[in-house]
Amino acid sequence: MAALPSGILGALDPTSDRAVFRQIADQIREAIDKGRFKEGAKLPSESELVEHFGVSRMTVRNALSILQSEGLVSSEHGKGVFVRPRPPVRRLASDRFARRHRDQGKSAFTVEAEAAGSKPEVDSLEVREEKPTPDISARLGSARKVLARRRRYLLDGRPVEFAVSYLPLDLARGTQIAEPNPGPGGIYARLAELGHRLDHFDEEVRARMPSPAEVKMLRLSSGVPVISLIRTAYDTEGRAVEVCDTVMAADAYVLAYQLPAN
Amino acid sequence: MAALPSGILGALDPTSDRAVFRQIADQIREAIDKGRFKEGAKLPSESELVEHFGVSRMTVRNALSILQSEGLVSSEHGKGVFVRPRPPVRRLASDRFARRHRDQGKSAFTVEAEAAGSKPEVDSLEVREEKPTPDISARLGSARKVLARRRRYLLDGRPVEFAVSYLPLDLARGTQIAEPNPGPGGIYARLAELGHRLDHFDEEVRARMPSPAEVKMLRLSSGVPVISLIRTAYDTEGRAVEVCDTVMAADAYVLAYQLPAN
DNA sequence: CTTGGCCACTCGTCTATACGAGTATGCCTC
DNA sequence: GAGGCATACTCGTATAGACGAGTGGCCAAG
Repeated sequence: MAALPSGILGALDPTSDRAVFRQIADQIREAIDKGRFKEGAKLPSESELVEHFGVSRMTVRNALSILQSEGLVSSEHGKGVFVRPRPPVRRLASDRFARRHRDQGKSAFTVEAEAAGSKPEVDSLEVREEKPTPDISARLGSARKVLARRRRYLLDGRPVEFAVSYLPLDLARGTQIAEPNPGPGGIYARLAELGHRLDHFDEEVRARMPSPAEVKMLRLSSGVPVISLIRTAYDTEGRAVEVCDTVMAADAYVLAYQLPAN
Repeated sequence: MAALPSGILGALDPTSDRAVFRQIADQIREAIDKGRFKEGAKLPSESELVEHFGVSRMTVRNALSILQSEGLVSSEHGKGVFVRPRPPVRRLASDRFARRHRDQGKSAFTVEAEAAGSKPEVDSLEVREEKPTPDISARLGSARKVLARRRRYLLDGRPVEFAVSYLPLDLARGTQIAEPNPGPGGIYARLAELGHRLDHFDEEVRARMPSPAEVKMLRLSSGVPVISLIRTAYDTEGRAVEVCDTVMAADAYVLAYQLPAN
């Protein structure tokens, strides 16, 4: 069975002290890097690799699991193992919350996505009052209760981002901010109407591997990290009026910042 | 013989259709999250887990490899499997290249690290002329040849960051920028002396899993992503005078940006 | 032509076993 | 006491086999 995968893959070096499964992973990685397997292409099946390299199946699976954890390939039950295609990335410019972008009726996400030719969706919208974690509370100037707005963003049906905004309850309660649809211009426009003119944002960027819940929520394939972005919005009085905690699929985003040099 | 690990870990649910090795990973993950295993603590050995859960060793190893790829634990040959301690993170402020930080003799990295009480080192310094990749060339206004300055940064002996600066060769050749030690204030001070007053920086932030070379270079344990930061520096004429390509161990960094809201 | 089922192929899970290699400990010898 | 060795533990690597489950194509029955 199993026609040989042809000369795309090299041979093992028995004299090397590098573990066999690592050598196999190296071979396949190199073949992918050099374009001998293209994006989305199917790798030889496990049994073909077993035959080609003359090792046991677990050894081959071990090799493949390395590549999977590197985010290079992903396996599909019943079909095969495929070179992971790079999805188009969404570029987040640092000025996307500038006032001039805020007059139209649509959210920044919607406008940007449509400009890029993708179909945006917002999902699992949930607004409720909560007791904040100590961290969120501290960022909001020791707020005791907050309004939490949760939502998930999708691009062409693929979930790419999950965000929770926290606002001090005394500020948001009873306003349109507490409604699922905060109205044209989003919550920043409403904050402005309430007399909170925005002054600046602080953003903290981290990267890490996702929790199982995040894997599920963002349908992440293995080997894809997440970017965690925590943004705090301050008004001209210096009060923190919103903290937004965002988790993004790292393979879907590039964050772009412009910084003055002085 | 392995004494039982005590009641820290629960039991499996044979009726569940969740794979046994996932259930074991869930149990251990939960125990870590709830603090029943503390940072740096040793988990029960594989053979103890085999006994506790009544499964084969491969199943236990499978479970542990999940936790490892999540960055939760790391194994040490001959010793055991340990809850991965969170190293202290270095905070990169968006004003770290502001002119006012540039007058002393030391580099930004050194000053910051010493202020935080860590011992900074710079390593594998290498300066040479190169033909740039198409991407770098494009960022530098189609430069045909560039000066590349490579270096690795360590904190208390741990490598945390690897950076390459590219400068157009016509600008840097023969200046102190082409020397291993660029002098007080670093290359930005030298650029200023050459009449290139810095105007602003563009930064692009990405996150992904490291390549094997990066794992080696940054001594990354598995399950730790990298942050890739590409910074382009522009002078007041609008010319790109430097591109800096940085790869950081994601568990060692928080990037902080401050953005105006107008 | 359509439908249903069989079958061949894929990867997923699990067992049992074996040996190698790194680490720590304690004992024994010098 | 110091050094070195034996040993018992740890995880690392690899084999061989078994069965389960998802996918898709072929073919025969309707």
